[in-house]
This record gives sequence, C-alpha cells and structure tokens, in this order.
Amino acid sequence: MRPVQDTDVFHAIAHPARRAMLIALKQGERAAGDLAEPFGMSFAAISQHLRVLEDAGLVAVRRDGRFRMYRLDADPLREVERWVEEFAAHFERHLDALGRYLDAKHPKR
Amino acid sequence: MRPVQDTDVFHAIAHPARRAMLIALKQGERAAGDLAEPFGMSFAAISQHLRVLEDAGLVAVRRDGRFRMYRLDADPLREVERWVEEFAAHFERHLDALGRYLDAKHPKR
DNA sequence: TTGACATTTAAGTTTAATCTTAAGTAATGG
DNA sequence: CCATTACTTAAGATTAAACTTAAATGTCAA
Repeated sequence: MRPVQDTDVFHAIAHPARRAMLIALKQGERAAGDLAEPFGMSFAAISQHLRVLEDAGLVAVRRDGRFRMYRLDADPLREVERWVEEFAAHFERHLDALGRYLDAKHPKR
Repeated sequence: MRPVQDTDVFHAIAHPARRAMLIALKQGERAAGDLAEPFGMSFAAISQHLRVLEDAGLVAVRRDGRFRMYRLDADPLREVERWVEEFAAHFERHLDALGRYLDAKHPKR
C-alpha cells in the first residue's frame, strides 16, 4: 500500500530522510539506489519516500535503462519560502543595533 | 498523553492548523481560546497543537489571570528559511530572461 | 530465454500523530 | 467557599505514517 497520499510540500519536507534526499539531489540526478545508500533503511522504504517527494512535486523521475533517475524540482519549496518570509519581520535581530533599540523601546508584550 | 514529544520545527509546521495558529500570532499575543476559535476541533486538540509549537520553540506562554497568552517566537523558523534558501539556486526563474538563457544553454541534467 | 539487477508495489506490522471525551488545575467573582 | 471560566492533562480510539518482507515489473546482458 502507498504509505501516503499526500501532496503537501510542508509534509514532504517534515521527514529528515526526505530532506536529506533533496539535498543530495542538488548535486544533480541520482538513481534511486544511490539515494538509498546513506540510510539504514530498506530499499522499499526509500522508494516510498521518493514517492512522497514526487507527489509533492519536489522530484521527477525518468527511466534510464534499468535505473530510475530522480531529479530535483525545487519549485514547490517556494511556497515554504513565501510562508516563512511572512515571519521575517518577527525574527530577532540579534546583531542589529536598530533592532535592539526598537525591542527595548517597544518590549515584547 | 502528550500527543508528541517532538522538538523539530519542520514537523511543527507540517500541520495546517499549527501553521494557521502561527499566522494568527503574528498579530500579537492571543489567548488559547482565541486561537482555538477558527477550528472545528476540540479545545484539547488545540491545546495539544500549541504544545507541539511550544516544544519546537515557536511559541511561549504566559499566564494572565485565567487566560494563557501565547506569543509567537518566529526564530526557529530561521532554520527552515536557511534550509529552503539552500535551494534558491534551483528555483525556476520563470520571468527571468537570463535564467531562461542559462537553462537553454545548460539544460536540466 | 534466462538470470541478475534495479527498482516499485503489495501486504501487513509497528509506531506515532491526531483526535475525542472526561477529569484535573488554577484563577476570578460572588 | 463554591461555581464558573479557561484552560491542560490523561486516557483511549482512530487514522495515518513509516517501516518490513515478499512478490511483481521492467531492462540488460549472456
């Protein structure tokens, strides 16, 4: 059975193994087997994670002989980027003197 | 029982209700009850979501009389921001002529 | 064509997340 | 002190995620 039927990018990146796979794919296309290597996990499990990433639109596959080559499509991460940036104004401005001044003047209620 | 014992910000933002709560908190402190309102969910469930956010360091509580006031701490989102920005170079440059040129010259491997 | 390889899919188990109801706690107002 | 408000915590049910092993699929190479 398919472990998930999700298309949500936030869910897709919630699992560390899936994040690691995306990072690996920044280097370029990789065969499923290569992506599996660093994980102490069955092949099938990896395949299922790849499916979650595919459903979220974060990777695409093509067949190359007996390999399946996965390629990154980072675009759906823009949704995450956009969402996080909505909070940028609320990040602490650790090394920013103006920020400290404003924080002191207008303290955290 | 605590529904989660997680401290992972990626997991914390994976649930749409939790994301909605964070967005609501951008406006400023809110009592737990106010945060619960827009969801067709039991009070207890909301409380549990708030706990996940708290464990991830995304919110802090203080008691104000019989209310519990939750306040946003966006800082842990910087980890997400940082992570996503690692992929910025891979975003499609839809409206960017240079980008299209480079994509054509140096096609998606 | 047969067998090995590189996977995916199916089936089922285990673990974890999410929810509910009910009981517990802490502060306020009468 | 007692009831009410505003929650949290506990307990347990339900659903979903994440694994595993085994079988199926498609390709290559002899």
